[in-house]
Amino acid sequence: MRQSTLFYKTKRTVPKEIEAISHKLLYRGDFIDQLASGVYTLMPLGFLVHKKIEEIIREEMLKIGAQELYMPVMHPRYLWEKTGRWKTMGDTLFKLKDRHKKEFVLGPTHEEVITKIVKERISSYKDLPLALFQIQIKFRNELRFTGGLLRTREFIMKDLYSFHTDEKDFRKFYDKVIKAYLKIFKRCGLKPIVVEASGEGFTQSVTHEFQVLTPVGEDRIVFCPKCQFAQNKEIARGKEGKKCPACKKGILEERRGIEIGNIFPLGTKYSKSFDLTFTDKTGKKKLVIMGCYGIGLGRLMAAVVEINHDQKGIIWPKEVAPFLVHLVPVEIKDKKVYQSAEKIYQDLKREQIEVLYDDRKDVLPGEKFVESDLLGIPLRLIISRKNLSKHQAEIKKRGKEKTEFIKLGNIIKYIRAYEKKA
RNA sequence: CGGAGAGUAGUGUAAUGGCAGCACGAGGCCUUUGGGAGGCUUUAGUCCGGGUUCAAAUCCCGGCUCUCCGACCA
Repeated sequence: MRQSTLFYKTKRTVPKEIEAISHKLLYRGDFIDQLASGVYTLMPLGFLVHKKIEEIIREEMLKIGAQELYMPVMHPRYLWEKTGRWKTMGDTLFKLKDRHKKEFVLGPTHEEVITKIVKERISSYKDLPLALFQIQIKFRNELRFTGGLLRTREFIMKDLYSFHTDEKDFRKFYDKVIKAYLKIFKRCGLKPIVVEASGEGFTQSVTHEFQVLTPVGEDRIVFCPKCQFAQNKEIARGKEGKKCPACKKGILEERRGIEIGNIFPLGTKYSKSFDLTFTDKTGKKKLVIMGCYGIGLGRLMAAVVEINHDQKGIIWPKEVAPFLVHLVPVEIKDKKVYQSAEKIYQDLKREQIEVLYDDRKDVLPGEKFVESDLLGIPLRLIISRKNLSKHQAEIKKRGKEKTEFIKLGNIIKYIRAYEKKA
């Protein structure tokens, strides 16, 4: 992509009410645009990152055998009456009426819809287990929205639902999801801790949250630095300062975290409401055991920035970066510089390397570098007269001080090697 | 939803009942090309509605919006 044609506009200043670092940097880099409180546009740069995250999640979901589908945003009222959540979720639901006065909910989650779908298609233990997911928009009319993408009222979420014959099979899958989640987050440059939390109306049993520890986090967690034991403060009342119950060594500390994902054992709550049953080997009818598993993509994106940045801007982990390479020629008005920059750009494109090419002619090097730091593309490839006279280019990894010089002929090789490195 | 605060140009601010001003930004032209450069120039604002007044950014009433804390949540 040529930077001269990329639709973006970085900003030098930030309105004083923006506080969260991720919000500041995503705003300044023009990754997002605010439309209303808790409602954001993903600008072209932001959408590139969002799509990277989406693809990572999709890959890992498919790997554990889940199948992707796409459910509607509009849900008829009767489905939500069936589970009682039309009332219990109350004002969290965005409700609307069609011209015939039929009522609908803008889906905040899809247990109702998925259970309805699955009920009409399974009947035997032979149909189970089953795992279905979607990556789709959710609407939640929460009480408050803050921190840019950290909490919005309209957000894209990956929601996975699983269906099992018994508790043991469910647990097996549940553990598989935990591993898949950790892999997803790792690929996004995050190392969340797995925190025990209460089910909150969804379920009686303990659930698990994936929390990224950071001071800006909204959730309070009691955490053992020795063994990583962690509980959400809702269930760990008054345990901070005491000995860790798991390893008996560490002293529990209170930390703040951003919840980037959670997993719920649903038990038979929804299968009961919809009479979702199967016949087992002995011909007996039984309720299906369910689980649900969510990741908020925008929040995940914000969390990535909260963890991966410095004074100058974002440092995107390579798998979620909008581009892998930022090709920055300085003195681009010099014919030689221009020609080799153009050639390198074409070479990289031919190799399908994602490259942002700063082909702007009237921008000073300093401004190019400052903007490049802000946008946070992992590899910066600098072309200049000085370097060209030695038949080399300069490479700088975002977030590292060191610069390396490589021969022009070795650029592709270098990038390929970098791509592969874990 | 409870509490707190704020709305003047894209951003930050000034004008306390009497000419809406400044800085940065943004746009244009020229110069400049290794860390947001310089010169010239252009642009843009009192959140909305009502009221008081000779006169309202300023006072009063109503609305809308945004931010923060609590609560809720991916």
